[in-house]
Amino acid sequence: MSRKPLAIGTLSHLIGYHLRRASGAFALDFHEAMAGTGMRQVLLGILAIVEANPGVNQGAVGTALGIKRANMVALINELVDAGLLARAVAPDDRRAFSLTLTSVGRERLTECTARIEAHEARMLDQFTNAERQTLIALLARIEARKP
Amino acid sequence: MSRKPLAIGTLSHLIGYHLRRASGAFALDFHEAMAGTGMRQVLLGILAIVEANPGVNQGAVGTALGIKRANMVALINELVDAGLLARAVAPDDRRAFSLTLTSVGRERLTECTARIEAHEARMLDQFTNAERQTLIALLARIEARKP
DNA sequence: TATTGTTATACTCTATAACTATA
DNA sequence: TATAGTTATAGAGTATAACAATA
Repeated sequence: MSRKPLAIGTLSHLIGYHLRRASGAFALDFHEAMAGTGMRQVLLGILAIVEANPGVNQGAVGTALGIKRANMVALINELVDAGLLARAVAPDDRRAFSLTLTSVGRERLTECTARIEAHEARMLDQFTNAERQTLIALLARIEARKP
Repeated sequence: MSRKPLAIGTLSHLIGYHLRRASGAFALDFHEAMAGTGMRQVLLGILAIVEANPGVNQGAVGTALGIKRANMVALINELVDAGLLARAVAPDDRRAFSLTLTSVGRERLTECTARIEAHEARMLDQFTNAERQTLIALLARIEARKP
C-alpha cells in the first residue's frame, strides 16, 4: 500500500535542504559501491589527497578535507594499520608526520577509484556532461566560502 | 603561517565529493545560524513537513525525510517534550500517530525560518536567482533517484 | 608562545534486530 | 501476515578541552 509523496513545504526552495538530500543519496550509493573493500568516503578522501601530495603533513590533509586534527588521528592509524599509508617523521619538522601511499595503498586506491567512477556514472546517468560541469562549478563556489 | 591549499587530485571531478563539501559548509553555517534556538537541521525538517501536512503520520514524515522509523521516535519525543509538536492517536488507525504543530511550534518554526532565509542568503550571496534555480533543479534530479 | 599530533570525551546521525499493538 | 511505533544497541562523524613534544 504505497502512499502519495508528502508536500515538503518551505523546504522546497532551500538549497541547504536539497544539498543535504542529494549528498545523502550519493553517500548511500557510495557506501554500497564500496561493499567488501572496507573503505569509506573519508578514508578514500585521505588517500586521494596523499596521492596528489606525496609527503604531505597529517594536519594539512585534515585542513584540506575539513577534518579536525583530533579526528585525523584515528583515521590515519586505521590507514597505517591497514598498510595503505606510510607515516614518517617530517624531515623539516619533527613534530609533524609526512604521509605517503604504500604500493598496497596505491593499488587499493586504483581499485576503489574504478568503483567510484561506476558509482558516479550510475548516479548521473541522466545528466549531460555540460550539466555535470555546471553542477561542479556551482558546488565549488559554495565550498569556496571562507570557514 | 598559512600554507597554500593542497591539490585534491582525483576528487576534483567527483560530484559526490563536491556535494559532500558543499553540504557540509551549509550544515556548519546552518548550525551557527540556529545558535541559541536549540533547533537542528533534522528537527526543522520535521516541523516543516508537519506544517505542510497537518495530521500527517510519524512514519510518513520519516519516509519523506529519509529517516528510519526507529530513529524517528527520539526526534518526535524531543519535539513533543519541547511543546512544539502535538502527537495524537490517528483517528483511522490506532497504531499510528497523527502529528500537528502546536502554536508554540508554529512560532518557533517562523522564527527559525527567518534565520534560515538569512543563512541561505548569506551562503548564496554570489549567486543569481537563475543560478539558484539551476542548482535546485539539478539537485532535485539526484534526489529523485529511486532508493 | 604557537603549532603538531595525541588522548579523552560527548553528542548527533544512522543502521539493524527484536518486540508490542493493532490492522 | 503485515504495518506503526518502540526499545536496545552499535558504528560512524564531528566537536571541545587539555596535554606532550617541538618550533
